[in-house]
Amino acid sequence: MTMSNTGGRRRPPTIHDVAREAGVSRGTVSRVLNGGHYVSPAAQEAVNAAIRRTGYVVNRHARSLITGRSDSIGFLLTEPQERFFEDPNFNVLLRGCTQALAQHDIPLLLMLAGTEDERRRITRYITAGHVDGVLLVSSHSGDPVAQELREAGVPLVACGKPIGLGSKVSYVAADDRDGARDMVRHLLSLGRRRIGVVTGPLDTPGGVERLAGYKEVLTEAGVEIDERLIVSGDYSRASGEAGAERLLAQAPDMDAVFVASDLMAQGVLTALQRAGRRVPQDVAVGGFDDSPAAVTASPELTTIRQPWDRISAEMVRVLLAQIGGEDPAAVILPTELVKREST
Amino acid sequence: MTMSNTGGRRRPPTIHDVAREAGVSRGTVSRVLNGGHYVSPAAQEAVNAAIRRTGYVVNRHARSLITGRSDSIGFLLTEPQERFFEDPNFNVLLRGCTQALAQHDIPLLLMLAGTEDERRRITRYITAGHVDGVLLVSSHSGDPVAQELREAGVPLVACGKPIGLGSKVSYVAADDRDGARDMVRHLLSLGRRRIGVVTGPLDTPGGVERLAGYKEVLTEAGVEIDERLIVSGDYSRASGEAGAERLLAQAPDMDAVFVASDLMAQGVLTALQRAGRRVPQDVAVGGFDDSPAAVTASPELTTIRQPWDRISAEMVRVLLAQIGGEDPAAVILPTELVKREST
DNA sequence: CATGCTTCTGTGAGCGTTCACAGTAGAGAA
DNA sequence: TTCTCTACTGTGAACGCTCACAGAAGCATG
Repeated sequence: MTMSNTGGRRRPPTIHDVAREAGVSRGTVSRVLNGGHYVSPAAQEAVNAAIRRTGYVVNRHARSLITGRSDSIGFLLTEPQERFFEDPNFNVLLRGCTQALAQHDIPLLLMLAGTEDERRRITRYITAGHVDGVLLVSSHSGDPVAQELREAGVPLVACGKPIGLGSKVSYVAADDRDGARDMVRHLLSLGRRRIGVVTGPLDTPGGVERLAGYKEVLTEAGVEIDERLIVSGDYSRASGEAGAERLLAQAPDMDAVFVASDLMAQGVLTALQRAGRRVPQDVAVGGFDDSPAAVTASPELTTIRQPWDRISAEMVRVLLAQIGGEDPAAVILPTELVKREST
Repeated sequence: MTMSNTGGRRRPPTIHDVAREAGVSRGTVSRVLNGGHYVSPAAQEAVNAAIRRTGYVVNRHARSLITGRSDSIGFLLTEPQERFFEDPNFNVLLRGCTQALAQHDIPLLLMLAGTEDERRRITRYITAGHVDGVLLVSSHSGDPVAQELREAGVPLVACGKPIGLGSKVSYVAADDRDGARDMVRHLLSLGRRRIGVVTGPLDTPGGVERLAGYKEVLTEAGVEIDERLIVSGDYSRASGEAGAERLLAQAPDMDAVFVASDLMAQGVLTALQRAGRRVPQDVAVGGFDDSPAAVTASPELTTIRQPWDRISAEMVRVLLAQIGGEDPAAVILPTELVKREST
């Protein structure tokens, strides 16, 4: 029966209560709380016991008030929210970041900046120091929010390479180019030579890189690049369908397609089947993302898996390092070829 | 050119700076910040101008330290995270809550309590007063976390009716029973009489209610309840497939199925097509949820839409009311029948 | 003229921490 | 002995805000 517990209900114990309980001063308790340097083993032990007995939990507001740190970080999603929220990978990313941060006992604030108003409010919120750093998921290259945050000196890690921003912004991305290379090499290994491609939007790094990987491998293999085999889409299912139709019209002898996203690949499958081409016998199809759609498609889609779990872990690691004073860093993670029925 | 800006870089303006700038006292600025009661229009104006000029943003830590409120709320997901994260409705819910809270300038903390460890940590975090209230998404009925939080007096709103908890816990749910009734009535209106059902798990309110609605409508319509037409699933696609096979075996004359989730309904479609039954000519199929899968299914699925956007908005409203001192409340929202090709 | 009421304003205290600093004790070196 | 150094401990500030209170001013009422 400790005094501090039997007395008044309600108000949680403070560092003062713990100090009294342990027979030491506030300072000593604080030192134990923050790493325990310059604390005698006896005091250490007494404080820990007192903490356990009182059920003390540090008041983060009081701490933040004086340290200036908030010990929380923001997960910022800018622009077209629907698209990200519909993307199953986004969930993995969000969950991964939350869990990685939880291990450091850091809460994650979810921030959605869809409208101009929200953008302003959130930028203000962040620059006011309410979070120590930001995990940024932005479709836009050269996002104005990112720009502002960078200028305000807020530690920032982007998911995917942000183009348009200065080089001094951290990011973690999958190796799009290498993933594309793997897929095209795989298609070549099946004996296909007339390989089409439906690219992503060419104003995004992903779109550009995947196309680059495609071209590189063909060139290395001595296969001529035929512009009639290249069409671009916008990652939507419909654009995949349209793209495949254009390819069939421009290059009827096509025997494989590398599609820069699984969603588009689904559209491609639809278009091919409608045109009477069998997959994979007549035309092999390779996707990108390894989204859940890849397995529900028929035939099941061969695709490139992006390591979303690792991406989230790395984003958190890099961000925390940056908050700790390290320089911005870029991390590129390897992708993986997942073979299924469509090739 | 204000003094406060030209001087030292870095440190953000405080309420003191604003007071000096506006020629009033801290107290007056504080009053303006908190509703502006008992403030003369002149002072009001001066303070607002000063705030704008200095770019002042309130320091929430200092405020929280004294008010005891944190002005932030938690979005708590307990137990099997994967399932929720894969459910597209979950995204709508999360997004809706975030946005609704943003309108009140309240940040949302994402909290995932998957493991026992995380559970403990998060419960501690919450009961330490780091959030003012919790939006709970729990699959489990009688969730231990919910129980603990309730006992600690933390304002709480659950998504879906929690069973096992006392009646004094707030929740917001779709009207499962009424949704089921609508669907079965719809099937009846098509002239179907041998209507099967694949229920959800019968230890969840949703599962129970949807089955109850089914039975009610049939009874009202004078159609006999045939136990051979009732099988239960677990919301998974596979269980839908298995359920349909069982139904076909037990009641080959079945001319319609009400399936308690879209995912299961997809399985049902697969099984029916494999058995050579045409949908909707031979067997009409009705789902539940209106998930994106409903439109990608072929034929497109007639289903019951749950008003997730409204659910999230109501959850936030009820929670804020409860934080403001109101009593717990239960809100049941109407569903909507969405007719597509499968009926 | 005192009294009360309402509206408005400034002031000190204090929320629970951390931080800088001062101070103590003990060990070892001069 | 005295001095220095290290390991440890306690004590006042702050941090930036809100709250309670005291008071001032204006106006109507007794």
